[in-house]
Amino acid sequence: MGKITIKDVAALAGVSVGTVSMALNDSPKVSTKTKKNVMAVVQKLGYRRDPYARSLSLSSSRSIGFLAPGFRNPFFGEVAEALQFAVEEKNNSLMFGITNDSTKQEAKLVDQFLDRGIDGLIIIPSEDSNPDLSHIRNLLNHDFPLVFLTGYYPEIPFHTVMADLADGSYELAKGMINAGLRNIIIIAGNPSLTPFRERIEGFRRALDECGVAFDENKVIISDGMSYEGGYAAIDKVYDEIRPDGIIAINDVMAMGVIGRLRSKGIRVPEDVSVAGYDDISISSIQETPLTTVEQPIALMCSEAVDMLFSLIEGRIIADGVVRLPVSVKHRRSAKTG
Amino acid sequence: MGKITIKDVAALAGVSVGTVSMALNDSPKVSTKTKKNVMAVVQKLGYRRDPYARSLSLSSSRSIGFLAPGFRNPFFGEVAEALQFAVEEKNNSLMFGITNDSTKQEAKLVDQFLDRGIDGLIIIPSEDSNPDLSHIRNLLNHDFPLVFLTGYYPEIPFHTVMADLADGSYELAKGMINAGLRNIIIIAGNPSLTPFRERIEGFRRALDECGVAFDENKVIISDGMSYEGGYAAIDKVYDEIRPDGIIAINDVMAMGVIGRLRSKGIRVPEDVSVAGYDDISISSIQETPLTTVEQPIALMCSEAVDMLFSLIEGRIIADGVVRLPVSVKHRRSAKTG
DNA sequence: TCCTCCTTTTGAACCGTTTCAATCAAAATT
DNA sequence: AATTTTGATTGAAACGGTTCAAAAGGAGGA
Repeated sequence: MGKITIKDVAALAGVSVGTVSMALNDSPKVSTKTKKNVMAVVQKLGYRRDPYARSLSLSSSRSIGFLAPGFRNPFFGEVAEALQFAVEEKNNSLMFGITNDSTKQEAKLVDQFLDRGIDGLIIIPSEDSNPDLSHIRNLLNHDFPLVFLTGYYPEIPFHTVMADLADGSYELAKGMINAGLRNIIIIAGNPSLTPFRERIEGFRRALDECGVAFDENKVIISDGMSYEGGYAAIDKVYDEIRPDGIIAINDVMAMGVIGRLRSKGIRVPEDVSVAGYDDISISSIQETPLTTVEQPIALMCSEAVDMLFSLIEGRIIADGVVRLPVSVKHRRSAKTG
Repeated sequence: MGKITIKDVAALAGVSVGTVSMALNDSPKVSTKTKKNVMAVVQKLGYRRDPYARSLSLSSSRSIGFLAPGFRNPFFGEVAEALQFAVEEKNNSLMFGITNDSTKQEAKLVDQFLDRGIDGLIIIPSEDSNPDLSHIRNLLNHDFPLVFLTGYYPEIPFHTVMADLADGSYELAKGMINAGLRNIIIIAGNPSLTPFRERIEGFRRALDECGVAFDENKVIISDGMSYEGGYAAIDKVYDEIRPDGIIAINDVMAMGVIGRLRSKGIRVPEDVSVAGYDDISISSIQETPLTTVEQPIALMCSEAVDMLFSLIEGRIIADGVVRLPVSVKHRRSAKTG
């Protein structure tokens, strides 16, 4: 037997197709009696509305896209999980794609998602040192509902939800200074990318405020935001600078830093304080629990989803960046006064 | 101006709607000249096919669903990433949902996905101690394309791709025995769930083969497969059993085991060898790098996707479980001979 | 020039919903 | 009893593609 359609239901229930449709949508125009009747037939036939026909009529798929750099950094996995919950709350589904920190790949996935009929899109910006953002501009030109999460592309500071990153490194640095450290460095990526820029800003503000000299070579630019990146950064600068405090741009990188220091026989935190960023779940369970900055993931995600749905539903929203408060987790890897 | 449809393209190109459709699909029935012409108009108008109308006609959304317990265990994040790549290869998109190890939540998400018109579904089974599998049976009854990944529900050993889990713990245990350990335990979850059962089997086989007595209380049943679960398991049994080797069911749990042992002043691996399972990326970069079993994630995922597409395309496939080889990573946390 | 065959194009049916103006029936009002 | 109002239902158009039998066009052969 062929597929069961709304026609079959209508026929068996002895009403018109239109009525069945309205009954299924619980429209007040249909009498309770008819609704019951229709529902009974639906049950009996095991009928299920065809999502494609429905989408065509409603021009909505009730699904949204999500683009992240990848899950090698568990932080993004935690974000994905929180985001899925937030989306599910709204009875929508989440498609995801991995950009690998390449805007080219990002553009490809955007195109693919558009071919799937997503209603909106949430993007964690790629840390691409040579970004091509034409696809983003294109979306924006068409008023496609788009929200950035955890950061934004420098030229495009619209509809973004992120943590107050500057605040996190400010507190971290201040804590280290209070603990008597004076030669603190920060390991970041390409400072033209906002998440890095903001963290560096906070770091600088703390030094300035405390009268500790800030200069350019306290900012170490690493190209990989990974364990290996942290490892390599130490090899590159430790012997020369001999820092007593190190702030890494994320937890995985901080672990790389600690790993390399230990293997050189340098003690953490006795000789050098190390702090990370993100508070991924394994950070607290390291042998030397990591001092780090917690981003309010669940809150960020629900905020981003709310923002996205405002855009989808055409409600007017002020452009701009919503910043949510971070909270510093003082643990063993760093001395903070 | 309204939405650009295929009609607009047809009008401007001076051909029929049918021809435009065929041109877009690169059908051999359309002349090269016409194709070029149509494409030019498409370009000019910035036309894009409506995915909903297309899906309705083709009865396919070119997207598939993926259900995982969650991303707290980074292993699942790595699987999600690999799966996304495998699916993208086929020019499809991936929807994902988090089951939280609850078959009830799993059922809810399956229902939601069905309402989105997915073409097929890949599920990592939930470790639900009291599973309700009616939704799975329902899918199977309707011949809905469904593939299980990393394990399967005991009553439903169909279309599954997983690693040869027994083999991993077999080798792990054998290695420990060869290193002279004799009092080895394994920490698992509910043994009615296949992934646990298989790992226990391999463990047992190794003991049997080497003439080391196996008995029930060498299998510790923990209820959380988390860091905390590993921690608690040590509190529960260490003092009584005094094992010299411990195999945990996954890496995160193994880290919990190590964390608790260390805090009790017990040295790893000098006093106790500890091994994990999965080889998540942070395992190799722990202060004591973890001996563990690598699952061939990329291979499993591409295999699962191939299997799923066979089902979707109606190719006939033998039922059953495909097992892929694991490889043991001998690192510092365990003595293996 | 006429006929045949092959390639291209057309046009309408179809996919399965939603929506809404028009109709119908029953209840309320005069 | 006739008229108006209210409430429930109908039927057809719309959504925007794909597909395929039939028609048209063009090339080649007799």
